[in-house]
Amino acid sequence: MRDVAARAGVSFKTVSRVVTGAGGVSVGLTARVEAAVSELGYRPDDRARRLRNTELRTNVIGFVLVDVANPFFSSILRGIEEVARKRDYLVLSGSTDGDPARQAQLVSAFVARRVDGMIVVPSGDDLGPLRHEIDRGTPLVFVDLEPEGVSVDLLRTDHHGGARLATEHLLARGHRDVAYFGSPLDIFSARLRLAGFREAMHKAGLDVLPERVVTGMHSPDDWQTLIMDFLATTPRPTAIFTAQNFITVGAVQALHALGLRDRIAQIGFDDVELGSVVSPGVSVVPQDALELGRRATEMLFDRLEGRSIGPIREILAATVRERGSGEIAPPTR
Amino acid sequence: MRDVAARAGVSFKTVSRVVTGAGGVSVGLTARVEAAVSELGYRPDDRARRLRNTELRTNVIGFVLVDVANPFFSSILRGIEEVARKRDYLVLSGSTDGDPARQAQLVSAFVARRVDGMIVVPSGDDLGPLRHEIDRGTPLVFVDLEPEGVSVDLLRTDHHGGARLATEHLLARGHRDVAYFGSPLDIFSARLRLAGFREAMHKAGLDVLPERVVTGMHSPDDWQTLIMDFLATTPRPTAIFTAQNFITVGAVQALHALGLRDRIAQIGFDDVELGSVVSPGVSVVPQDALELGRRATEMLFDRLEGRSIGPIREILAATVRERGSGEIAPPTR
DNA sequence: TTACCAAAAGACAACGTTGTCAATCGCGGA
DNA sequence: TCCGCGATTGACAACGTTGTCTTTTGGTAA
Repeated sequence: MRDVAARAGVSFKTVSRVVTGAGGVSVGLTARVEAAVSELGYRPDDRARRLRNTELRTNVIGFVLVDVANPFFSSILRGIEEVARKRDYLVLSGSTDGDPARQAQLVSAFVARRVDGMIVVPSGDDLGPLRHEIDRGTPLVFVDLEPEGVSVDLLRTDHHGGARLATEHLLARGHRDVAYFGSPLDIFSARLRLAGFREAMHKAGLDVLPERVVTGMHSPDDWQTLIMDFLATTPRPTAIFTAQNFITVGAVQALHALGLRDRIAQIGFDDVELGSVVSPGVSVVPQDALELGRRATEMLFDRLEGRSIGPIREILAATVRERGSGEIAPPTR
Repeated sequence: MRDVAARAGVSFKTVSRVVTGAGGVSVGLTARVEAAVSELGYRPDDRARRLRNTELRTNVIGFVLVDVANPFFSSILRGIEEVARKRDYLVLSGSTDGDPARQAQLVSAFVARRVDGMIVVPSGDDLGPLRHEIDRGTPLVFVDLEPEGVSVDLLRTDHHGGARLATEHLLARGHRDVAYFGSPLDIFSARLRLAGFREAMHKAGLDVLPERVVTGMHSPDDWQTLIMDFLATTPRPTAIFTAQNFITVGAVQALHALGLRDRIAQIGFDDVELGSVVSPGVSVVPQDALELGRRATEMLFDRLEGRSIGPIREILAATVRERGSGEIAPPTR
């Protein structure tokens, strides 16, 4: 700015007035300053601008998620972006891969850069530096986690109910031996989904044997081999519930590879891209990730702009989308 | 920081020394300051810190892309994140939806926030404010676009060659009537892919009729209905080339819905999630998006840290991945 | 011509940090 | 007891902006 002022032969305050469009600068000087600005390629430094006026926000929100490469999360990000953009906000995002240490790093980095608020899909139970931010009243929306003992805005799908519905869907077709494949249990939603599965089984008077519950964090390809190995063991379950989108994909691949796609029923949590095209279609309990992102961001701005009072807690219902795989009946022997 | 200093009964400079770990502070004071820091929940303000020391970078890179909800781009983002994280960088990202005006906004917002560098998947030919940044030497890596008349780092897949290969793949099976479905031609890579398609057709002595080339920016569902409508017109092509992942998904859905999946050959550009599971498998020319992101970021850091001299230009070869749909022969009449 | 007034331009401080240099402290040796 | 020295600590300026207040300019009415 000093360089521009020198070149235009004015004080730097005048340059400030011109670039902010504050007015009160004569036409002649305005033109001189603008010429100097474009000659020097000057761009005001937003950080300094916002530093001066503490009430001015950074217009950046942080999004902590598990993995951007997962279409579920990238759709949430897209929803966040859409709403943020309307208010001239940018989005910083980072993947934790479910690692609480990484989450702590990300949150600290976001706070150090003074994001105006954060949307967090938490990993693990350890809130870490988030606890500080909650206490301090930083605008914060949790997506998917039910934090214990803290009052904070929350938005999530009804994992428990959705998983229960999915399981009941299979049981209603007569299945008695259902295997569960899910994410590691340090992920909150994974616990809820497993709990929903267990509840449905117990209500039907069925025990859940330990070897019928498989959890782990893997890529679709890993899940494929893992499930193929699993199905090589006898006795096979007559139906499987795959409680996350990558797992669903891996399972579809496994069932197709083994030629079992028409013999073992499958239902998944989260929708998958070509779920309606494979044969049979993949029955799922879908989540509307885009909407999850949009809504979370609206909640965040409500908080930021002081519109919400107590903590808001929104839980979106989930229903089964039938496509074929979940409606396969057990073998009549 | 002043509050902390007051609480600990020291000057704010001493607080600075403690929080930066600069040393030279006695044990007693260090303890007092640390106590005050945690009592007040103080976090240093990175912006002010970096403002003071101009040589200090913001440790933020910007990523301008077309649409994060598209798995191709979100995988690039994931690759960027991985490499950035190793160097303690954060990533600001934004979707343009192919709109040059939106791209200009994003670039300006990134520059105003003083990102240390940008990775850009450009929309349209108008570089807009990017031109300024190129002139000024801002570290910049273009992914997918071949900017004309500017010297800048570039990384992309060989769209032209890949599209040519895909088309030749169909022609080698005896197809003579191939339809092309692609993204709008203001997207650089879309032009290259169409050109590759044309070249292969011309080499084989075939004309490309205008009605055999369909372009547009749509969701998979829109592409499905569009392609279903297209195929309702006679004469039908014997093969189709879907030059982008969403289009491929829509086309697979359309072919399945019309019962034509075994009669019309299809090959796509970009891989699709369940491409190996549908029947027939979807033959594609895949791009390794994760690697594209990683490599682009490495190029950016090379530039940032002054390791590269002239502009680097890397073009990744593309090959056909056969899965069935691209190997369907034309009807023998 | 002069006084007056609004508009335009500038001077200065401040935002939250850190680098630089000066001031203070405590302790050992003369 | 006093000096000198290294180790601590503090005062001040600066990073690039904008808010506030003051000064200057130019024009108008008496």
